[in-house]
Amino acid sequence: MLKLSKKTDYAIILLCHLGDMDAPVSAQEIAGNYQLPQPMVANILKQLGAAGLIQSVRGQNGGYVLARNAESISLSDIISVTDNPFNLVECAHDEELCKVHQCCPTRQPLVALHRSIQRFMEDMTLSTIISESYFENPDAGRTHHETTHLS
Amino acid sequence: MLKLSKKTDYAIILLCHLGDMDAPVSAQEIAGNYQLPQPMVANILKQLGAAGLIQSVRGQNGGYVLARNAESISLSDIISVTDNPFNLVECAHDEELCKVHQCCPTRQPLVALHRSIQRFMEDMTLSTIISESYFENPDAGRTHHETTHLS
DNA sequence: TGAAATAGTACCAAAACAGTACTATATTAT
DNA sequence: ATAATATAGTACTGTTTTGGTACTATTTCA
Repeated sequence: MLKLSKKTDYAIILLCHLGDMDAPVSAQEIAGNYQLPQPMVANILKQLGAAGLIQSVRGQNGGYVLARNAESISLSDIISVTDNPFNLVECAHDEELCKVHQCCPTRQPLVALHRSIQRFMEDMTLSTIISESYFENPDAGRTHHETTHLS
Repeated sequence: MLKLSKKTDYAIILLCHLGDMDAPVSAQEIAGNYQLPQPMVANILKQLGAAGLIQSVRGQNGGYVLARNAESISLSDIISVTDNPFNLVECAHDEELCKVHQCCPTRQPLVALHRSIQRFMEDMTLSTIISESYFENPDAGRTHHETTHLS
């Protein structure tokens, strides 16, 4: 359906939060802060940790911190952890027919689109996301939400 | 998972085929030609017809033809029929927290990515796809398939 | 009038997604 | 020491989406 998973959506939020903090932040703290399901947050943080994007500090007062600076973490890095390897189409139509017909109309344009998206995601760093992140004032918040909804 | 559905993949193939033909082409004919499941092809053609991208000719010797010229059909048109309204994320994290925290870090970058993809899809017309469609020679076909796989 | 085509739905199985649960281990405060 | 608070790892589950099928009705032509 050409959409990002919630895991990715959450991951971006989590990483932005960590990018703003110095001391380790726990899963519980973030989940409470953003009212996200705690087990989900914990799982995503585990995955981001395993992928090397963040570093874990175990034990009481533990939590997570960014493993590298925010400039060196790209949207592509994040998505590749939380959204499986990015693959616009997996050359779905049967290979046999391609050979038979010697024509694969989808390949060219979709490769181009794929590369375009890939490039965007590689160029978009966490630090950019953080610096561009949108601060809305509480009163305008609701209406703004309704008008600028992604679609 | 940020990928296109097979329906979209198929739809592009079908429309490319119709774009190359003058006389109406039946679902069965296309399905046989590309070795795609016939009922699927029929369903997609029905949808494309209902959306006004192609025109149906009923009865024996019937089939489908493009309803407009290939220049005026964009990838965006196709995807909006076969892949639901394109929505990168549906502002998934709970709205309440946005108001609480007055910070929605995902919105800005994802809106940008969304627009970038949207624009690409609007600029990419069926005629472009057809003219750029890749013709491979039968011998080189197999290896080519393995090396240039989207990923 | 029968064959071949679309029109319109409704259905179903398998996969992916979103979220939960549980056990083990590490660290720190008391 | 030990209880509390973390992460680590993994397995599980309900719901939605996807990919594909099936069936009935209607249209058109030979």
